Amino acid sequence: MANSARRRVTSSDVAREAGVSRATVSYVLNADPRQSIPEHTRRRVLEAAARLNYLPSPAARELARGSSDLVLCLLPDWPIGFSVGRLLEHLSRAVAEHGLTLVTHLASVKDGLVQDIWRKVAPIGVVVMGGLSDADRTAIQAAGIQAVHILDEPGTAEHNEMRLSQMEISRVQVAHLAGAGHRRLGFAGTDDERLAGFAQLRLDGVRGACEDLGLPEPVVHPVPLDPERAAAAVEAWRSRGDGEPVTAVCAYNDETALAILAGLRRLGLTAPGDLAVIGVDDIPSAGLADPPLSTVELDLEAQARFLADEVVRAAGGMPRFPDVSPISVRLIVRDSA
Amino acid sequence: MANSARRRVTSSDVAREAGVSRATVSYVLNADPRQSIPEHTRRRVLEAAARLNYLPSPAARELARGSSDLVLCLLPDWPIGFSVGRLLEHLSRAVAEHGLTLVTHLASVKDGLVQDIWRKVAPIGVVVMGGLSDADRTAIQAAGIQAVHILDEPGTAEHNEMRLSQMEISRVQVAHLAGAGHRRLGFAGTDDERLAGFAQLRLDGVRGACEDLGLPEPVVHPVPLDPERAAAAVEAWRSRGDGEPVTAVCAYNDETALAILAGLRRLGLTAPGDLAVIGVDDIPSAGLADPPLSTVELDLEAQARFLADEVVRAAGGMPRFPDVSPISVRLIVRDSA
DNA sequence: GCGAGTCACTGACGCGCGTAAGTTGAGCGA
DNA sequence: TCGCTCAACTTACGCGCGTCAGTGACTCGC
Repeated sequence: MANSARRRVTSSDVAREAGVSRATVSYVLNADPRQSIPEHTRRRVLEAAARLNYLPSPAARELARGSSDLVLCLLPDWPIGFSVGRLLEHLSRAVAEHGLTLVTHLASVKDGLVQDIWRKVAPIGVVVMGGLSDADRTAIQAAGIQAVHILDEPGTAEHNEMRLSQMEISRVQVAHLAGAGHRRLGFAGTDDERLAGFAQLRLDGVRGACEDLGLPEPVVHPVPLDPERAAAAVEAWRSRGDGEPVTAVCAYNDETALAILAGLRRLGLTAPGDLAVIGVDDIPSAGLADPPLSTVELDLEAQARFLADEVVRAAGGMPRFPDVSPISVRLIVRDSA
Repeated sequence: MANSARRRVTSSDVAREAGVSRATVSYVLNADPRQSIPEHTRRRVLEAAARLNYLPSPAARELARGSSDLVLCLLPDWPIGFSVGRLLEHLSRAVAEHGLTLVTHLASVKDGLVQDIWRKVAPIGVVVMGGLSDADRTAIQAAGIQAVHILDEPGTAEHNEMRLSQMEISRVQVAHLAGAGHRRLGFAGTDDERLAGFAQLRLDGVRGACEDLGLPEPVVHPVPLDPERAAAAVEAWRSRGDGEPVTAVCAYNDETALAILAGLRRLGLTAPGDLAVIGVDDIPSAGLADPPLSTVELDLEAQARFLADEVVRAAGGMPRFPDVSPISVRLIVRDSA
């Protein structure tokens, strides 16, 4: 319908249409409280804007104001699963409640594309989901952009906002298994390098929880998402020569737990009788497995809200909360443990 | 380390530091081919920029040039699954190959937040994953932004880039089941409204494929992601009074297929003997199910590349390809069908 | 009737950048 | 020696907006 190559509608056009100055237009559209504008002209401006289908240029606005309304979420190139998606959804909503907009970028670390994102968007804050190189990290800092790091490898990040939640997840897993009488626990990690740091965080939690409860060190095996190779891990756990065999394992996520279940099946065994299994995330497939998977679920909405508050806070130059985050973990007991 | 409230480094700073004019700086940094700049000054500018840690302001650049380097991907609020994540990953890479940057926004339709995104980012093109209201659609068009629609309900979108791929998926499902001797097929839809249009697209494909192969109309039942209720659907398929009972079903995605498997289990039945089941997506859980799920996988990388080409093409004012997309579907035969 | 004080509005500047349109000086042939 | 070309710059404008410092027209109290 409209000529796509036509000049864009600017606030001057609106001003002319409404018979006022450009400044007035700006005051009206931004509802500047320091100006008193009679309803009469206010309406005229608004109507003119609507009539011309005026959309302010974000670039010009940003240039003039000196800051954008964007919050950038940097995602590493791990497989995006159910939880990440849901966290993003909540984060988007939470950020919107602050009058800001969340945009997400998949940062393929190995491609070295992360850096370029700074030349394209100028967010007031960044939420980093992990997987950032040190160079990128310092680049962000150097650009004066406030960043909130989550799920990073322990030790590398200055702030690691969700570490405590991650610990709590493991604690709940272990507590449930211990409550069922298990003493010798296993931990199922991943063979996916991209997820290694993440799994490590969970392992640390399990280690700590075992220690707190006076249980022996958890026995760690990576579990590939393949029935055959998962079966090998299962056998390794069950047939430990030294000391008591492992009777229950904490998987670092539901898919890994599902793989263990598949491994058990391949050996003609079942959970929880032969080996109890508990996952993390409560992905849809968890409740559909055989046996239905017991798991632990994080309150992602609360986490998202917390993260949003943190970025806004940091962007506003306000002090961060200390290294605590709202811990809300739900244990979902089904049949596998 | 650095004072966070300090003035930002501009190209004037670089110019001063390098002892040249601002224009020269711009020419050097943008490698303008129409200017001849001796290596000597080129180096001076580059070094000055590096020394001052200069980052050009995206806003100013965009304002001056009239367009940004961003491509926006609009995601509806459906549960983000494995495939969407992977498609995004490939899309990000494919867009980057055009020198552009992909950012993603979760558009919660019901919150009415979609519109606001235009005030924040000004992409040169948009990839819409579906779930957009008509108002939003026209708003995009009115803003003169080129959009590429995928996975939208048939009939609503002008261009629906992936429709043919979606059809092809269903065709492969049906062909496999028919090849195994099944004649009366079922189709498992969803009870999630957000996914309804999506599932409808698949159903249309299955209908068409059945027709082409001379099979009777598929019998449609929604399958909730809950073993109990999925079992009800299974019983409905198996005990059809009229005509022959359904012996195989196409699920609109893997999770739904997994639910059917769980429903069968609850009834003491198994696939494929009592009811063959085939899914779509090949999510990690599919291979870990009991029995391992047969499924159909789309070549997401090729799709992503196609979509990226389309947006760039559209943004450049070039004609679109006709309503075809590269069809590359892989059948993964495991045990469930 | 007149200065002080609103009210409603406008003019003009600057944000940081790309780039068209000069300007300068060196090199070169006639 | 003079004019001409061309490399190597610089100057200046404009992108669309926010916003400060006015400015003229009106009250209002005395």
